[in-house]
Amino acid sequence: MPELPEVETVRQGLLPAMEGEVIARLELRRADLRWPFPPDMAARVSGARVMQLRRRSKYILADLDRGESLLIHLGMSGRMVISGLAAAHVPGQFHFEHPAVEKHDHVIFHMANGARVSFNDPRRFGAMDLWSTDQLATHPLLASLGPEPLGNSFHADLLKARFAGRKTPVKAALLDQRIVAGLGNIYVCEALFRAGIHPRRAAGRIGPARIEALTEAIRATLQEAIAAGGSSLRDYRQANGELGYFQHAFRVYGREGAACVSANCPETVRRIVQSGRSSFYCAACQR
DNA sequence: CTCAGCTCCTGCGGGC
DNA sequence: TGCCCGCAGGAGCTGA
Repeated sequence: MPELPEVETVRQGLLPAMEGEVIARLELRRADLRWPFPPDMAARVSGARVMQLRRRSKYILADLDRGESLLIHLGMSGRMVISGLAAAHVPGQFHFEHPAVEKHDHVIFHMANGARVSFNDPRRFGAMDLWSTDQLATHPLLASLGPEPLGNSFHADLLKARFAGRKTPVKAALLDQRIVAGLGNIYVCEALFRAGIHPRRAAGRIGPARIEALTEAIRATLQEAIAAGGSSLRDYRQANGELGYFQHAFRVYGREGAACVSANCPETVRRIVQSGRSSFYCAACQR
């Protein structure tokens, strides 16, 4: 599912179609996703130029030239499909012809440059909102987010402080977007495996050296996934509409019963359920 | 404050 | 072939 690396990949895929470009018309094919769209969203966006396309955690932020920013969250099953961008722009990457509007195409960006960007989201856990660019940090969905795991403010001391005294399993703590932003179920499992930490271990009972290792594991896991073009599950596609996006190999996620990838480890990957979600781990490598 | 559990939604795969 | 059920999960919400 779209976690930080997938959202970053989508953002990068959208750049040629959207950044610096004018949204000639925003077409809303329903009135809400997870929440109702803000009043007059189509009118407030139509005709605006996207000055910058940024990412914060799992949110894509489009700063418009009218003082407002569009927030986009892909939820679980949201994807962006680009068509109609001049082939010369990015050779061979995009459908040139506009395909028929598909089921679950809820929002369509008709770009002045001829491109069409469709937001397709079967499960409708996604969201869109408009907010003053100057006040973006106060947006309810952004205000309490923790640091970007790939940014300078994310380091072992911060994680130590936020884990201190907490009895909650480290798995749940890392999924808590207030502690660190952008991780989801897949990359938490992967980072814990890399760091050799059991998903059930209490967050407050991880030693300093192991927190250091966890910090590095989180960074490495995310960086590799971004480099690989993000990774995802079956109903997800790259921003350019191409399939074949989910080639990324996970070490534990989704590998229940398969051999642990560590050299000479005799264990098989196990699956447990923590707060309703699957955790995959190796009982020998993770303590 | 912390934490576990529930909820939204649809598509898919397994079992019969 | 069709139906039912469980599962996938981001993140807000509720209640203990």
